Amino acid sequence: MTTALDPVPMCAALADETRWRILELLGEADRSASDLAELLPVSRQAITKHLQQLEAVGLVEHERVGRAVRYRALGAPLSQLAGRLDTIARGWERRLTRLKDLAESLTDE
Amino acid sequence: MTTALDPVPMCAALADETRWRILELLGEADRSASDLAELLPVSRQAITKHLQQLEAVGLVEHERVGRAVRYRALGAPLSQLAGRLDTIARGWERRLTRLKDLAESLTDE
DNA sequence: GCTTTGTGCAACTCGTGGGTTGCAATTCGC
DNA sequence: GCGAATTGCAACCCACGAGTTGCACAAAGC
Repeated sequence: MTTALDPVPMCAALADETRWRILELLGEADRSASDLAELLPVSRQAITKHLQQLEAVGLVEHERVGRAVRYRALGAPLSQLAGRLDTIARGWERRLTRLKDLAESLTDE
Repeated sequence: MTTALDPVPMCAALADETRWRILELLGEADRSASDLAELLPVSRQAITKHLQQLEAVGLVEHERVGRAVRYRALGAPLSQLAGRLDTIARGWERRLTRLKDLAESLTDE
């Protein structure tokens, strides 16, 4: 099993506009922090911090190529999070439909 | 169509441990802010703020019952978010498998 | 070897978000 | 109608996160 990790850290990583922009760009192609800094209106150091956060929750991985460090977006952990969220959501919804059905069975008869 | 809302605000709402505790409790039963304050180690006012945030992104709805205000967790918007995240994730993963296949086709032959 | 290009690390500012307390307003029980 | 319970609103504290600048370090290019 995959240790059912806490959704909070990954959600926190996904709760920032700049990091989504980064992820979007890394979903298209591998890029370095410097590349990203040219494409986005923030400093390279800010980008680096974001990349570290993204990597800490597994949404990104890096590969050293000479003096450059290339990053890429990883879909698997995001899919895993999506699965967990959907499971939770269905649990809540199941309860609501149960309540609704109960209410109807009381008024119908 | 359902206007493909921005995932950032909802992820931000989900990026807090206390809000998850609240959601968990509201997934079990309808409860008021006061009820939640008794079950969690934070003040009622803090709970109220969290509930407002959760409601602002559609994860929760409220219903006035006399002097009490009861809240409940809504699964549908969370499922919708999960769907969006999974779609994005699959996009990234598709690109990675394409690259891997390409690399193999270059080394195999 | 020396310059250039790219990365890593540290200190600092600033805004916002989670939390608190205090008090006014509303509604139920009797 | 009055007291008790709940909710609503406002001001305030504090920590953390996003961003910056500055400088040291490493690896190519010529």
